[in-house]
Order: sequence, then structure tokens, then C-alpha cells
Amino acid sequence: MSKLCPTPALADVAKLAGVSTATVSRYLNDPNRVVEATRQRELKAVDRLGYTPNFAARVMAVKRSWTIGAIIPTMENAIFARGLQAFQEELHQHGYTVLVSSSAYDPELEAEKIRTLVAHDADGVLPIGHDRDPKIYKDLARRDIPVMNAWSFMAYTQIASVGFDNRAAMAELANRAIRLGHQRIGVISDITTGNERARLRIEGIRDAARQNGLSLSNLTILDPPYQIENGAEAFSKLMSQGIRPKVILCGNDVLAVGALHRARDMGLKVPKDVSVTGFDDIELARVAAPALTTVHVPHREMGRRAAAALVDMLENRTPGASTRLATHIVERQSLGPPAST
Amino acid sequence: MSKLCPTPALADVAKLAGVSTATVSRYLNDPNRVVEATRQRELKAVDRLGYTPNFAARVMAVKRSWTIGAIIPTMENAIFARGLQAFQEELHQHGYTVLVSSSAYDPELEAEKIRTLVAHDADGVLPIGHDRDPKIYKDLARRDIPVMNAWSFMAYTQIASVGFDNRAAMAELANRAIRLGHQRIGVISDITTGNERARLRIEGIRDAARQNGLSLSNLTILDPPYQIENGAEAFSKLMSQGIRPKVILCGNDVLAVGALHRARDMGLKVPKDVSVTGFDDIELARVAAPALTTVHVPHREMGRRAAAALVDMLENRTPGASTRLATHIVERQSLGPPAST
DNA sequence: ACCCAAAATGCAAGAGCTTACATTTCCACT
DNA sequence: AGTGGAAATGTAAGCTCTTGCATTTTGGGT
Repeated sequence: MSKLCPTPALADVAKLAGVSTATVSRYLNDPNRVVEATRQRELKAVDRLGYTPNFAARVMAVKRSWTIGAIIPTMENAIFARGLQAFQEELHQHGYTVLVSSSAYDPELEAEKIRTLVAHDADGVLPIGHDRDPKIYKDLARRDIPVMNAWSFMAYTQIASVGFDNRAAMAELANRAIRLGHQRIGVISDITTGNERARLRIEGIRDAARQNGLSLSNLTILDPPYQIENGAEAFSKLMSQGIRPKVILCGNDVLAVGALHRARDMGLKVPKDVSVTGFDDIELARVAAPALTTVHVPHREMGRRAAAALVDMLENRTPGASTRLATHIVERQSLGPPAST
Repeated sequence: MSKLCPTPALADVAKLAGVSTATVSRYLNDPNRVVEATRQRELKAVDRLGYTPNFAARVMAVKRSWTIGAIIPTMENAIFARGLQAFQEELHQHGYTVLVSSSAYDPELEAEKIRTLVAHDADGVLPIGHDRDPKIYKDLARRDIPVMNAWSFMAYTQIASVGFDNRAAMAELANRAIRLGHQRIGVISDITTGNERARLRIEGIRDAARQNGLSLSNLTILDPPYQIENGAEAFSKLMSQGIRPKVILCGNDVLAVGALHRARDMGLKVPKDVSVTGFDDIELARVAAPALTTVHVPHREMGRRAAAALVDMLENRTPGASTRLATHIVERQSLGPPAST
């Protein structure tokens, strides 16, 4: 008997239940559209066969996948994890599934992943940051696929975004360092290509320097790939300069932890001998030794809002509004005044 | 003109190029099956229209999605990241895309995610560990979807796996601790429900205790959810016992780092006052202070092998072989002999 | 009993691609 | 120039679902 059918289709259920496929389809999508007796029969048929609707077929028929795709630069760190989690939770509430892809900070790869997501009929897309080939946006727009950029708030742009002001946030932190008396500043940035977040953070540091009448020649900027190890390496490089900077501003907590670690290896006390700051305020920052002074980013809030906005765009065909979230400095133990030499 | 068509289909390309859809399809799947002149025309038509093949339709037609799904317990930590990365890389080589879902260590959710993946026509599935409702396996088997379990090697089972012997690995580490003179042992395990990896690791500790003639009453076992914070909390709990354990074996590095952190807060020196060990050997372990003595797991190798095996099952319809990978202890600074009290 | 609107169900046409099979085109040889 | 077989292309069915429209059933009201 039909029990053996490896992947039962709607038609099999229909036959077994003695109704038409239309009825089964209706039953599946809204049991109330079917009379009690039929409902029973279908129910029985469905689980007798172990039927599961075929996603691809449904997508084709309704032109709607209830899937939204997120493309993040990396999964190897916890940076995007919390936000993404919140994003998923919120979307789940609304019945959407999210597909996650990572681009390894590579614009080419990112473009490809976005295409893949689109080919998979994603109803909406969430890339991180803004910087990318305009063709991508154009293509998405033509296909009428809502896009929400996250992790970076940009006021003057066609694409909606939910994020924060990377530049101002970093400027605030740099300001604080400078006011503490720091002059020479080392910067370990995120990768900057195709990543305006990193560039804006650097800009923020420059802003702060300028505001305080510091020559930009006091800044030494490195941008190694995003990994703990690289933070350590960059720290070494910075420390081998003629005049050692007394404060190292890092583009994110992961890099900062690497720096911290290397400082310890070099026998440097933080923050007595050198200060180190992070960005993001992930769990790691709290646990590091010494605990990292960093910029707190409202990860979950960002994820939630991004999801909500996307749903709004999807359900109401609205253009999508941008939201700017606040960040704040979390003062812990890794930033202090420079020791008087 | 047809430029306006929001989502061009194969037929549009065909019309514009003046050929049949079959030809376009062939061109798309293997340009060489089409004569030069046609190729040019199609090429032009495709990018004039900005055509992208519709995935759902293709899947329906060929019954093959070139997609494989991975379900991991969590993305919030780096634990699975490296392995997953390798898994993706290897699969990418073979033309597969991987879809990642996380289950938040919740069996219900995991089952749902697996169903979703199947509905999305995943050609194969990679869940972490073995423990799960047999119905899931049965369903997958019926649909003839290859499954590969990772992170846990199990010899006697229907399902292929690539992983390591969690029990033996942990036993080895526990043995080392005991030989150093430790008697009272605190254990901060991973969550154990639906997670035989965690349970096996605990079993390993018990094995070691028994082997060394230690009463099991010397063990105190906690299994908080998997987060740095919880590791810290658990550590406090362990330390508030009548007789404080002098060594804390943790189910993974993340928990261990939490413990380490709390130890420092409590003014306890590691390993002088208390030893702490991890499991997994993620980057964090190297960077922690003191650096964590832990069990090295061949993450990338595991991911790569899992991918290769899955591809083999897929392409050659083979039953799928299990692979057992070796682990080893990485001795760093967090494990030492108990201080003589 | 009978009528009729409302409710339930059925029919069949898509949705966009692949592919077996049929047809046409091409070219090397005689 | 004529022929045969390979190469290129076309035709149309099929994959699994949804849904507009047509048809049948139901049940309350007279």
C-alpha cells in the first residue's frame, strides 16, 4: 500500500483521503476551510503517509517563500551572533525562517551569497553594512525584494538601515582617551574594504584627534583580518614603533582581546603601561583580563528592529524606515591615563 | 521592451534570444552543449534581462537541490564555527551550498529545523551529535536523505558519524588531573539533555575516577546552559561547597573561561589555588589568562571529513562510513597539582 | 417538501525549470 | 552533388503545489 511511497505528494494524500488535491491544499493551509469529516480523513491520510509539503512547489505556486536571508561577514566570532539570534526570534514570531550565509568579509563572495539567497526565493534580505556594488541593490530593487542593512545607521541613502553611528561612537571613545592625556594612538581596525563600519570608526578617531588639536601623524592604523591572533600580531607591530603608543583603540573586542593577550606576553601591564579598548561589548569583553573598556552596541535590539522593519516592509509594502540606535561607552579596566614616562 | 520584466524567466530569455527554452536551459547548465553563435545570443539575452534561474523551479524539475543543511546547537559561540567553516568550504568545492540552522540546544526546535531543511529539499543533513528522536532518523531514511552526525564518533549505530571519542578524551584529561594528585573534582558540564557528547564526557570523568580508585562522591557535577556567564556562576557554586574542589573540569572552553574569570574575581590563583580545564581548544583557550589546558578537537578536519563523506553518500549512494578522529590534550597553564593545604 | 444562498469541494490552469524523444542542421566523405 | 551520422535544437510532458472559477452539497426558512 501507499505507505511505501518514499516522498508522498499532495496527490497521494488526496487519493487516500478520497478528495481532490485542492481540498487537501486548503486543509493544509487552513483546516477550517474544510468540513469536520473531511478534516478527519485528511488528517489520517497525512500522517498515514507521513506527508510533508514540498517547499519548492509551494514557493513556485505562491511566489512567496517566507524565508529571509541574512548575510554576515563571519560566523567565527560572536559579534553578529546575538543580534542575529534576536533577528531570528523576531522573524520566527511572524512565521519567517531565516537562512544565514557568511561572506568571510569578501565582497565577491558576499555578492554570490546574496544571489544564492535570491535564487532561493528569499522574501527579504539583511546584509551587514552598506558598502557593496550598487548593482546588487539595483537587482534586488528590480525584483522588489526588501533589503534592510544592519549594524550601521546611514541617514542619506535609499536603503533602509537599522544601526548606530559608528563614527560618532568611536569618536566618543577616542575623545575620552585623548582627554585622559593620550597623544600617540595605535589603531587596530577591522578590515576596511567593503566595510564602511570599520572606515567610519577610523574616521571617528580622526575626528577626535582633530577636535583636540592632535596631529593625525600621531595615529598609526593597522587593519588585519578579524581574528584574535591577528589582534595580537598587530599589537606587536604597533609596539615595535619608535615611540610606542600608550593607547590602542581596536575596531572590535576580538581584536582587542588579542592585543590584551600579547601585552601580557610582553610583560606590559594594562592599563598602566598601555591602554586597550574594544568595540561591540560582546561577552568576551567582560571576561577578558583586565575587563575591556569598550563601546556597547545594542545587538539584540538591533536584530529585533531589523526583523520588525523587514516584516513591515514585506506585509505592508512600505518603503522601510531607518532607525538609529544609541551606543554608549562601557567603562571597565583597560583604559587609563598614560603613565608619565 | 522586456527590460522592464521584474523577474525574467527562462522563457523570456528564450524569446529574446530566439531559441527554445530547452536550448537556454542547456546553455545555462553547460555552455558547451550549444553552438558558439547561439551561446553569444543567449549570453546577451541573459544579461540584458538580468536573468537568474529560479531555484525552486529547478529543484522541482531535477529533484536535487545541491543544498545540504547543518543544524548546530548554537551559533553564539565559536565552538562549531571552525568545523562548520571547513564543512562549507569542502562542500562548496563540490558545488553544494550549506544552510545553517541553530537549535538553541532544544530538541523540539532541532526537530523542527530539520523538518524545515527537508522541506527546503536539502539533499543531505548534518546534525551535531546522535541523540534525537528515532522518528527523525526514520523519516530521513524513508526520504532517502543521507545523514551524517558530527562531533561524536559512535561505532555501533545505523547513522554514519565523524567525530571523536568524547568519553575517552575526557577520561584522559581527568586521569591526568587525578595523577597530579587531585581528589575532589568539580565538573561544569554542557547541557546534557539530548546531548550525548556532554554525557559521555561526564562518563569519562567517572571512568577515570573509578580507574584510580576514587569514590564517585568526590565528583560534583553541574550543567548550566552554555555561556561564559554560566561558567562563572557554576564556578561560584562549586566553590561554596564544604570542601572546595581543587580542580574544575569543564565541558568546554567557554564554560572554562567563565570559571577562570570568576576565579580571578574571587582572588583565586589558577592553577595554584584551583585548576581549571576546558574542552575543544578554540581560540579563546589560547588567549585566556592563564592559557587553558584543554582537549584539542580537530575541528577543521572533522568538518572536512563530514563534508567529504556526505558528498560520497550523495554521489555514489553509498551507505556512509564513520570516522573516528583523534584528540589530544593541550597542556597550557591552567592545570597543576593541588596545593598542599 | 422545496428553494436558495452559502459553504464545501472539484477542475484545471499555471508557476519556471529539465529532459526524453523527435526533428532539423551540419559537415566530412564518397 | 549526395549521403549518413553526429551535433544542435525544438517539443512537450512532468515535477508539486495553489487558486480562480465552476459545480455540488448543505441546511435554514417557508
